[in-house]
Amino acid sequence: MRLSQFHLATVKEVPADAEITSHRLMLRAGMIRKLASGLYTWSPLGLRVLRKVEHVVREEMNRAGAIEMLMPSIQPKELWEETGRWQKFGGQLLKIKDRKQQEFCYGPTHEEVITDFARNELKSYKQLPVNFYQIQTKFRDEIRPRFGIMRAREFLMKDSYSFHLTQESLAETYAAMYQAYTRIFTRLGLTFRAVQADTGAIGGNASHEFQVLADSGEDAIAFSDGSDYAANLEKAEALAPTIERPALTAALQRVDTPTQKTIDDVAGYLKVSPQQCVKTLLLRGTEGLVALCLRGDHEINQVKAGKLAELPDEPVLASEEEILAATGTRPGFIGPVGLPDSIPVIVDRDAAVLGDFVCGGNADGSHYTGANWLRDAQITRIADLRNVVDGDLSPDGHGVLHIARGIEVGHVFQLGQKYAEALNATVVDDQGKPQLMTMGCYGIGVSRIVAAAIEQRHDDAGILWPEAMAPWRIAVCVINPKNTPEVAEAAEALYQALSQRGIEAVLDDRGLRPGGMFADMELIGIPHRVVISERGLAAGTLEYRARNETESRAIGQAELFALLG
RNA sequence: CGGGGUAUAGCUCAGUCUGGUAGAGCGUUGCGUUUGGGACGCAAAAGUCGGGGGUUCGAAUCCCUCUGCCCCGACCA
Repeated sequence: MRLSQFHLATVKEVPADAEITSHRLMLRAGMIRKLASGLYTWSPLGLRVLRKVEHVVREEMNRAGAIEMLMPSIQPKELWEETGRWQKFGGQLLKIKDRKQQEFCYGPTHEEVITDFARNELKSYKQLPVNFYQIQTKFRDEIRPRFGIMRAREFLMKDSYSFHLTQESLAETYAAMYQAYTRIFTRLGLTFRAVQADTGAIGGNASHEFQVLADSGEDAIAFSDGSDYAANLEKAEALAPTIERPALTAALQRVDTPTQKTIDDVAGYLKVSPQQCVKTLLLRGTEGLVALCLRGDHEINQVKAGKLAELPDEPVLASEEEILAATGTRPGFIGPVGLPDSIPVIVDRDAAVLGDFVCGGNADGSHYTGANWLRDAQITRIADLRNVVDGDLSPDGHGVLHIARGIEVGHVFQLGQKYAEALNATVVDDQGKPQLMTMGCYGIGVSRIVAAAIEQRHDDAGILWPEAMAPWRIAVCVINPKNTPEVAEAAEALYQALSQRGIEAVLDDRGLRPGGMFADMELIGIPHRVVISERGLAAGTLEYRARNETESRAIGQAELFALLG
């Protein structure tokens, strides 16, 4: 590509509210322009990068035996009513009407459409297993789009859906997809982890998220330093402590804490550590209120709480009025001691081994010290309720957990029969009897990968693309071509030679001053650069510099070609 | 959905408190001088100050209202 024939649109200034690096750099490099909240136009430069990601994804999906197809982005309401998700998907579902007032949605995902396709197309177990995929624009009406392309409303996704007669067959394809994803993210030059994920309300047997590690990531993941265990924070199990509950030594004593409502305030006021306190949360259960007790320095894990039989899938805190009615006190002073018998007390594993602890007094402005389980407060059940923290033992028994931030770029999921059942997608088995198909689904956030890569690979000057994602692999910069025809000719010749070898090169023939040219090429992250100038021609060598190096070096043309493989 | 901001030239922003004929930098156009890390000079084009309503002799500025966008929070296969 000759830059004089391209539309490069770098800018120096970027809105003050573009907060994260990838958003700022994508705007500065002119890769994207915002059209409306969560909607972005991909410029020619941005699209080149997006296509590179697509290319790798497509190659590896094909290699893994998946078959590409394309489904409509607009989907009819009726299909979504069959699975119950027209209502259940909630506000993220963008609903639209056509001129006949027929209702549709802009697809946020394609389980309904693919399962409808499958039930019509697949008739025999001999057609299974099969794995269909597409690379398609999706729309989710996010409550709060942010971070540019990272959490946009419209985005590009690769989604695939596999169909099986047996769970074993599903497990095989799942493993193949796991491998394919590993290859994809490795080829894209990303530092990532596959982490165990919660299977959520859908159920299913297994799920992994592929997380690109970056401090700006929205997800927290826990990983072991002594094994390959990794899980997202929602899923990671907090093991039962190995210590026994200490023998009680203190008497239960009520103390005044007139204004101290938070654990930090209470602990500071009473001069004890938060670890010696028990925090009690009252939630709306399926039958009346439920108390959850955690150690003061720990945080509740909502997913784990949602799995308790006493609580709904998505638990919510009780209101102040409900708490007042049930306990006679307000949030901040609730404790397990002296709660009404009707309220089950579910205690986290770590809170359950505390002795002589501090807890709320169930009366405004008071707490207990010297509280002990069994003597002073009953335990209905002990459960894992908390988020793991840095330093916890790994659940697989090897090593210690650490917490990192990640950007979710891929997700593999053993769906099971939920959609096949709702849409009655069956094939006949070898006995001639209809069987529900079992499904897997596998997603990759293609557009999000572009932003994730920048989060991971940038410096003060701009983006450092991995080779596989770079819009061009090498930039040929020409200095003062107008003054010296030989320089222009040499640059043109090198550009032609690179192109003939199939090396994607960009010739910067815009006639800019050197500073502007270098700054642009660094900003847009071209991995290799060669400068052609009078000075270099005289020396008979090429002036080469890699994007991640700070010094140029003189090399011959043969060496350059070898370098670019 | 709750809370807080914000909307002025192509872009990034001043100006609003204290009402009086619209500003800067960058970018763009033309001419000239320049040419190894975002050059300089001269000249020029460019805004219904988000929309509507009101107050006033006079509104970017004050009041009402609508809309867009952003931030924090809750939410997120």
